[in-house]
Amino acid sequence: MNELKDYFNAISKLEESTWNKILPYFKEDNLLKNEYFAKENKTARKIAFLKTGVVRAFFINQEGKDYNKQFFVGQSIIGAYTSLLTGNANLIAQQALTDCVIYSCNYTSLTKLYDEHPDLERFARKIAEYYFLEKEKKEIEIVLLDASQRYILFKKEFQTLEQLIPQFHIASYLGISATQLSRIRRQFVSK
Amino acid sequence: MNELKDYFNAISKLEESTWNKILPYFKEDNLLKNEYFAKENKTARKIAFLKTGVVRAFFINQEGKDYNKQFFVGQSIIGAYTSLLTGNANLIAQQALTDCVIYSCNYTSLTKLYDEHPDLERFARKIAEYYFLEKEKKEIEIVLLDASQRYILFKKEFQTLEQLIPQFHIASYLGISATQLSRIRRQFVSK
DNA sequence: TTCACTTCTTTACATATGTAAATGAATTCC
DNA sequence: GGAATTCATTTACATATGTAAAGAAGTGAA
Repeated sequence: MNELKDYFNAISKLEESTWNKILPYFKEDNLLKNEYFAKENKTARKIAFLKTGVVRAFFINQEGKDYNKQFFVGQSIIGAYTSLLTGNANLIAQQALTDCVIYSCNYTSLTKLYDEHPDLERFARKIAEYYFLEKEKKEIEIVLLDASQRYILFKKEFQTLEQLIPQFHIASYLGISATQLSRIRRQFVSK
Repeated sequence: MNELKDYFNAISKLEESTWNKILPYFKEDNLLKNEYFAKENKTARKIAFLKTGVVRAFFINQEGKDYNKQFFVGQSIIGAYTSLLTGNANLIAQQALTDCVIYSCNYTSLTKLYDEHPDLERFARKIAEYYFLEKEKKEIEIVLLDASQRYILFKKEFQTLEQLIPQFHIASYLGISATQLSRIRRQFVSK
């Protein structure tokens, strides 16, 4: 669990007494390719540290088409955050795109400790703020950049990912059709 | 300042000792129509409680076109949140669309109190979480709904606003041109 | 090796929406 | 009250991008 500890401490340092409380809650687990970590229409209960592998967050419109909202690669935190915060049914599923290793934990086990461990609540604040920043960044990108520019950005941000997952998932992430992504890629090749 | 106190306490109750510390930081102020609360390319320093009036958050692309990201109406909290959190220059300006009354406060004066007042840090966590939820809600709406549906939603969410501000601001908020909004409005009239 | 399946690219076509410009309506200002 | 300004609507046109379908290429399994 050292990766988890280092990753969390880098966000906001937790005291050893806090670690002693929370570490036992985390259980190592595997997600097989295509397996779901968070399902649609269920209330989410778990949060996890993604040690290795790729997970996508996506949702589905009325016609059954899915939209990739986010990719999680390598070390990061996964979990249906909105559902965890509100207790409402989850709209945004999270699915493994490769085999993954995770350390999974019940979310309310952590929130119950906020009163006694302000450092953990501080951690939660930083996470929320960070998530907000990420979202605003993406919001601006979508308006300010066209699909080709966003594709370039995607390649920079997720260097390894283009080889690991199908193009149509990337197209969905960029908010365009696979056809359109193919057109964009052709332009780059010919240049 | 009672409105401020009630508004804040409804988000996350603060102790009287905390209120005694923070209330003196807030100063009543006015924003005239078209005046800026947060400017582009400056580091934001202030947060404020918007008591009355309408404020828009927007950004500008390379061609000088502006995009309305958000409207704040009546009682709400304003401030260039991303800039406050990161200390980076602000990308998203905030401008009064009507005359406003605000209670304004230096942001770091508050963050400095987190150590001694965990209830204030809890408040900050709730705010960040709430902002995140709002953003995710809008993110889903943009993908799942077309412009007409988003227009209906806008009217529900901001009942009074349609009369108060020009249509082109609403179009910009919906992510469409004023021409397109006009076409959509025509459809509703003819039905 | 061969078959089946998945993925990517390409083509043809339809269409939603943007831009630019003109007109008309409403509002503001002196 | 008249002029100037701002705003909304409409028209004509261009174009980016989606959909659907077909074919090519690659991959994996038996």
